Amino acid sequence: MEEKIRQATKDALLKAGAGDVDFVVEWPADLAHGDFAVNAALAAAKHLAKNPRELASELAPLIKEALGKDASRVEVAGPGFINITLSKDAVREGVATASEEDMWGGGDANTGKRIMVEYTQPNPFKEMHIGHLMSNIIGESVSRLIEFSGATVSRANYQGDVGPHVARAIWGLIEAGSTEPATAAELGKAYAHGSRAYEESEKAKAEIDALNLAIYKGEDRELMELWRKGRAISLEAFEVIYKKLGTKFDYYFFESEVAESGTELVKKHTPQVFTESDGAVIYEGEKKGLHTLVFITSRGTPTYEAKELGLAFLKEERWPSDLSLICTSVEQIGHFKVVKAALEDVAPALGAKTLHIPNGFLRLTSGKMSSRTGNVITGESLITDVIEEASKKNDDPLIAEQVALAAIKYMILRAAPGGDIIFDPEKSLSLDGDSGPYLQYAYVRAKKIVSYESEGAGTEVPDEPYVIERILIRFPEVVLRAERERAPHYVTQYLTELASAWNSFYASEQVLGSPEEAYKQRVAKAFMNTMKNGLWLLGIPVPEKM
RNA sequence: GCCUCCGUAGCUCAAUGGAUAGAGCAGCUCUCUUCUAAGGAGUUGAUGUGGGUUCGAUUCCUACCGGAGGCACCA
Repeated sequence: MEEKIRQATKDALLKAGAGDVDFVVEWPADLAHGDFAVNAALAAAKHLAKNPRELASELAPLIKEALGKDASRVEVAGPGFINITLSKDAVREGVATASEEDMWGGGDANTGKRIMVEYTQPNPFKEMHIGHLMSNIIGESVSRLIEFSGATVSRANYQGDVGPHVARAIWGLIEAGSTEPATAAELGKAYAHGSRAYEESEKAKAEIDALNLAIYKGEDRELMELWRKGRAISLEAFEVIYKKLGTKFDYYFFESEVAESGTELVKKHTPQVFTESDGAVIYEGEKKGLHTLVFITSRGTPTYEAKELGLAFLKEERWPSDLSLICTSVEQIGHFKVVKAALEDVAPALGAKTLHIPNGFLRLTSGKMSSRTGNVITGESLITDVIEEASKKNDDPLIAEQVALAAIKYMILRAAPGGDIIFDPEKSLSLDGDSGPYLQYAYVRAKKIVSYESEGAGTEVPDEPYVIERILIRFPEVVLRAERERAPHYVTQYLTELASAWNSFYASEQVLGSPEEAYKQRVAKAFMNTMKNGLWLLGIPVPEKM
């Protein structure tokens, strides 16, 4: 519909002699202003040296004629907006589609494309903290948005099983005499211990650095045995959380797999792309206004940057794609720019299609989180705590978990990606008002109504569409924008508005037994279907009842 | 010091250069004999400061104030 209006406006502008002008088709803040608003007259008035309202008055009839039976009113308002109100039939047609088509809201903007999305990236030997939940929740939603637009998506996870943090944890284990680590918490403790020692003791620092090197080499059998055990425990613990969060990865990549290829890649392109400096191999990003960063350390170990290069090639080898997205925290923006620049020098096509989607931090009101000092909220403990809260109102443990996940995911997906989320563990998170459970609750209420199939339902049709109907039909355009901008919060905001409209409708209109029962049932069904698809896009589970 | 991002109501967040800056929480008023009150109706309350561009600025430019992040051997 938006496209139709855009075209009609374009044609009208041509007829009015305004030529090609940039304008927007938008939704007025207030439905009383109509379903769509066009600012074409405001935009074009200057070129034509005309009063915007006057020009709008010329355009309005032309647009109305072009839209035919789709529009019931096309009016000039305010400083020169052209407000368009859809006809009853146009609205009802949209609602009918919403109630009948399972994939309602999906599109074909990316049909035929293969897109890999990498997210979560926890580090084995460290516990998964709530920061990883950010990447997971946003990455999963972005993946679903892309999938819903017709693409084939491959979900990838990249886990850091080698490197200094691993050496610290292993050192901590050895120090504690723990040759048979059993839990992820034990590893977390060992990591914290090793980290403190690394900073406080020269001796420990030297030992850890040596361990790091030894793990890269992988020749010490006893050491590697401990490494394998610790790694397996971590990965197993991660799987439990992925499952709870609703993510199923297609590919797992490990730093240990790309360390060597990354190193080789850098060496192969030195000195063409990289340069040697103080025994290390660096990329001189400063020449391009970026940071100059080390790719291979003077000890010969690859850094994050070098491994990232190896990873890009490995991904392409395992699953060739048209686009490769990487969701990580904002603090890596600078580093990622350097990696991308280096990748573009080494393999232009690969570099061009690799994009970074930064996500903000989850900040605690109770001071900064640090896995080195042990001041962390693990992903698992957060989920457990919220489930406990949700259990107060839900006897069924499955539903309590669904509600808890909705609350957590909503908290993260309601805000524009890239910004920090402030989280107060004391106040916990909201289960009412703007919240995940609010959306689920609205859905469940509609489901109840739809489940009744009364004989001889009233077949009267109301004079005007309900507000909820006019909001319902916007869903596909919201999804389109969210996918285009890779910003799930547009969906979250929309679903909240939709649920609010539904709840108002629910409070003011009786459905069952009313003269318009059949009509209202269809509205309820359309709402359910829209909410179901919308929640899926956010990765929020849809409960059967609450 | 250099670079990037941010600053909206008491709090947490929205707002493709547009109309009266929207929500929720907290506060205050109402509202369950009706399909689930995790709900609904109402109410109080905000664009860090100064300039500029524009018919129109929370949005763009600029200076300042305040905060966060990055800036070679961590990821």
